[in-house]
Amino acid sequence: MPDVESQCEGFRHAREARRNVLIEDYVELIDDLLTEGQEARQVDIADRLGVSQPTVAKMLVRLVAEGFVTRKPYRGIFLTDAGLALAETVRARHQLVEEFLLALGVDAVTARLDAEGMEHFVSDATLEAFRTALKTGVLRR
Amino acid sequence: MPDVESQCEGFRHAREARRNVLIEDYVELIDDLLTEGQEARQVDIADRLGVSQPTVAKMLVRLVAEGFVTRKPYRGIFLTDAGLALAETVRARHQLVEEFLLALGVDAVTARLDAEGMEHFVSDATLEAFRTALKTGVLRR
DNA sequence: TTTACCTTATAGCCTATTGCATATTATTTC
DNA sequence: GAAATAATATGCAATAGGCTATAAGGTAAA
Ligand SMILES: [Mn+2]
Ligand SMILES: [Mn+2]
Ligand SMILES: [Mn+2]
Ligand SMILES: [Mn+2]
Repeated sequence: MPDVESQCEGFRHAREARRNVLIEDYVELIDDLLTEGQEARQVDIADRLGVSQPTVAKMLVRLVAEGFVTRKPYRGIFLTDAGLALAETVRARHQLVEEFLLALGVDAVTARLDAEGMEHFVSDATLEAFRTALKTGVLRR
Repeated sequence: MPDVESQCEGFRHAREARRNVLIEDYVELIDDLLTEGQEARQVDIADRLGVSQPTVAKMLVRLVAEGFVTRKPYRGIFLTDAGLALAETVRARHQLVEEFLLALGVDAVTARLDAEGMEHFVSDATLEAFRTALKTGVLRR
């Protein structure tokens, strides 16, 4: 077993990351919806996430409070500069994680499912290792 | 963007996995403590997880309710057969994820931190892909 | 055996995430 | 412009996961 401090640090780190999971998923999704259809409404977000509309409404209050989105009443949700920046970072990370799994030989459905969860816990350093492995082609089979 | 059903399934899957994160970490940790020192007390668990003792007490109620642990008053926590089985599965998965990151060239500290979060979202299929990549040595640098 | 220490239990409070049911408000359509 | 439809807001409730402070119960040393 690792020493108490190291292990404790690991658990704290993971708990911290868990607090950002929803924010990251929402912001990425909103950006996708805006890019694809010019609008992101609560009902669409709810459908995509598989939660109820009131659940989305509540989370949007938090996203506004944290400065990631703005809202035009009955006109949908929009990203602030901070929101857009976060969306781009998060999407790039998500895509890289999924691509990496695919390159490893994981089937497409599993890669999609696993990436949706894993992405939030992959650090920049690990992401860089994924990128390198993809680039050098060592994973091709 | 993926179709609504697929994306929704991914988010649901990840939410489901999130509900097991704590259970998995607790059971793995309790097993480690029992193996190493013959006892797992609330205070030790709390120290290792970086949470308070009352927080552990509350979670233990849940772990007992879900059939993973039993308790001897003032004598610590013990694993049921189900708890032991879960612990073994979870530990093997955790170790494999961490080993895989290390083999990819990720530094030890980062590998430890990332693995603590990622492990809970890695499916058996992906785990098998990790195992294969490790075995065939394609990741060695 | 009595005190000191260790461990666990409890009470009370908080934030985060989710749900259901229903009301309200805006937009569209006829 | 009124009715139908779509979208959002709100109230109420539940579960999960944290915390601090304090009480209480066991163990073990003196
Ligand atoms: Mn994502
Ligand atoms: Mn995700
Ligand atoms: Mn673990
Ligand atoms: Mn973990």
